[in-house]
Parts: sequence; C-alpha cells; structure tokens
Amino acid sequence: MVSEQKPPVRPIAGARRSDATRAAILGAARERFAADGYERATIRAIARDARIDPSMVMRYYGSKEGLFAAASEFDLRLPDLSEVPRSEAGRALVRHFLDRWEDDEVLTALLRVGVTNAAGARRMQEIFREQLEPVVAKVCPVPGQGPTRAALVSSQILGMALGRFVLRIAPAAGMPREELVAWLGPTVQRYLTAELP
Amino acid sequence: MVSEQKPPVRPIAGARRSDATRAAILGAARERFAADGYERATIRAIARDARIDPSMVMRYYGSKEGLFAAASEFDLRLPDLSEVPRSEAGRALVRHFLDRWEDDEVLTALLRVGVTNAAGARRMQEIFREQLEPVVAKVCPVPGQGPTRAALVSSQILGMALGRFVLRIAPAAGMPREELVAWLGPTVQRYLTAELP
DNA sequence: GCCGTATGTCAACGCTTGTTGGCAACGGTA
DNA sequence: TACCGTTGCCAACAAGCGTTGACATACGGC
Repeated sequence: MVSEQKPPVRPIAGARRSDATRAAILGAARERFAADGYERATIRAIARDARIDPSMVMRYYGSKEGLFAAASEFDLRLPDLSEVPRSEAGRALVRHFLDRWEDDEVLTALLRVGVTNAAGARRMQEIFREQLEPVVAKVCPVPGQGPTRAALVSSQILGMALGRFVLRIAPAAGMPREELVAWLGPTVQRYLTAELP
Repeated sequence: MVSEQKPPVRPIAGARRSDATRAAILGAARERFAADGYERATIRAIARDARIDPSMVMRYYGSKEGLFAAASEFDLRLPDLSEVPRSEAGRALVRHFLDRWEDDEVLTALLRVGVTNAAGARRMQEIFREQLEPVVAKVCPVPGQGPTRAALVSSQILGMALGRFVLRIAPAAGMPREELVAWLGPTVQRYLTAELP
C-alpha cells in the first residue's frame, strides 16, 4: 500500500473554494464539445475559455475522457405523457425536445461527440434508454414494444436535430417551430400509439 | 507569374500508371473516414492501409481536405418515384436508402464527417439539395413545397441512419429491415404527399 | 502566528499530426 | 542509348496535442 487517501475534514457536499473554477471549466467544456466535437475541443482551448491553466483541468477531472463524462451528464426532463391528452402526446414530445435542444447545448455536444467517440455514443444510448424508454412505455398500447417505439421516436427526433442544429439543411434549419411541430407531431404520435406498423 | 502549368502530353482521361495507387488511397480514405470521422482518420493511417507513403496522398490530392473532397463524391442513385405506384413511394424510398447505406460506406463517412467538419456538412447539404429535392418535387402535390418536404424526408432518413449505423441504439440497430420499412414508410409517404401538416 | 492543504502557474515531456523537399528507381520516347 | 517526366520512399519540419511534476501563493483551523 502506498499511502492513505486522506480527504481532509470536508463535510459531504461541502463547498470548495475551487467550485467556481470547476464550474467555469465545465461550462467552457460544454460549449467547446458542442461547437467542435470531441477531438477538436482541446483541453487547452477549454482552459483558455475558462481563463485557467490546462493542468487544472487534469487535476479536477483526471483526463479529457473524465472531463467529457462530467460535462455530458444530462437530464432530458421529459414530461409525464399520461398528464397530456393521449392524442397530444406526439406534439408535446416534439415541442419538449425542441425546447431542450435550444436551451441546453449539452444535447448538441452529445450529438457531435457521439458520432465519432465511443464514450459519447454510449452516453447517448444510455440517455435514450434510461429516460425516453420508460416515458414511452407508459403510453405504449402493447407491453414489451416500449424499446422499439422509443427507438423509432428517437430516430425522428435525432434526425430533426441533426438537420436543424448540426448539418443546417436549409429548410429544416429555418422552418418555424410550430410548422415543424405540425409535421413531426403526428409521426411521433404514430410511433407512440399506433396499433400496427 | 511563377511558372507554367505543364500537364504533359496526356490525352483527356488517359490512363496513368498511378491509377491503381490513387484508387487504393481513395478506397482506404473512404473506409477510414467512415469508421473514424475527419480528425481521427489520419493521412498516415490511410497511407498505411493503402500500403504507400503518406507523401503520395499529398502529391495526388494536395491536402487532407482535397482528399476528403475526392473521397466524398457520391451519387444517391435515387429511383424515379413516378415509376412506382404513388402509394408505394414512401416505402420504396426507405428501402432504397437502406440499400445505399449498407453497400456504400461513403454515406456513413459523410454522416460522421459532416457532424464536425464544415466541408463535410456542406457536402451533405449539396447531396440532399441537388439529388433528393428534384425527386421529391416530382411527387409533391403543391409546387414550391419541394424543399420543405425533402428536408422532412431527410430528417427521418438521417435519423434512422444515425440510430442504426452510427450510434447503434439497440432496437434500431437490430430491427429487421422490413419492420423498419413498415414503420418508416408511411412517415416518408406522408412527408411526400400529404396535403397538409 | 503557524502549518498543512488547496489552488493555481509554469515549463517541459513524449507523441502525433499535416505537410515539404530531396533523392532513387522506373519506363516510355526520341 | 540518352533523356525526362512519373512514381515512390525517406527524413525532416513546425505545430499542436494530452499529460506531468515542480514550484509559488493563499486560505483556514489550531
């Protein structure tokens, strides 16, 4: 044994003097990962944005992988679909995802990183499995079809986000929000509740 | 002016001794771009795969960007939708895209690269605008709605490819082909021909 | 006030990257 | 045979990367 770990007398979840720095790093990291993807979001650039030394990133997050793991935690905050009229579930979901994508860059980061980085892809799988699946299962007519229907919903949602926020395919990027909802809502609704393909 | 370009007496499209090498480079490049994305697909790795020296890549394609431009030319080979029963257009399109994605890695390369690289994103926009839009316009009921409907179709197609071939979201990656067609076909059909959102 | 720890900076490491220029072998043409 | 453009390999370059360890400073409990 080399030496004892001694986390000094720090109460659980106690505030550290370095909390502001940690938060700055995390914020800068999320921005960079969202804008550039995993490889081009360098630790040096993130540190520059956060106005600290690159070595601090290593101290607080261990490695670039560790930093991404911390920066990519995410809660979809999905609404309980049993509280909206059953026929509105599709539209409600589309609206909710548009909101989340627009006000939290972590989703774009996950999309950009997940495409070339294994850890990012795993995180994306987790999020959709652990957060979307249960919500879908509650409105799904046939028990056991939850995973399939969740995958279908995510395919349409992810495709929309890809075209609108990442690839910026012209009409998709500029389409008014409610027009998008009107087109995609029924699709998602069908994936959620239609009896048969 | 520095010096004259002198392409020596080579008839148009004449065969060069280096054609095999050029093809090997292009093949290796497509594989690497598809598997790794732009940044992680290094010129050195591509050269190793093609069993030549990295400097040959530079000679024949000028730069990494030039190599990608050459490796990412792509023809969707879309069928003429006016030759299938109008009610089958959606399913036909989904089947066709599944085929193209499975037997040509360039599409996966475009997806992986387009997400983090501006040139890749531009290529993707081009392909869908120049190749998908005209085909959609022919079956579109309202003239002028072609671009919008093409964007909607591509959102569902790209989302499917992302989940199935890149992120490998479990149920989407393993779903039998015809089950996918049965689910997505009607969606695409609606985007193509439905009168109103 | 003292002391141990937490916070932060600096300089350097080993490695990989895209890219360049020089040089040897080849092959068709005159 | 002599020539010259083509094809290919090699060694090197500057720049950037993630990561490390030594060192200065500030803080907070005693």
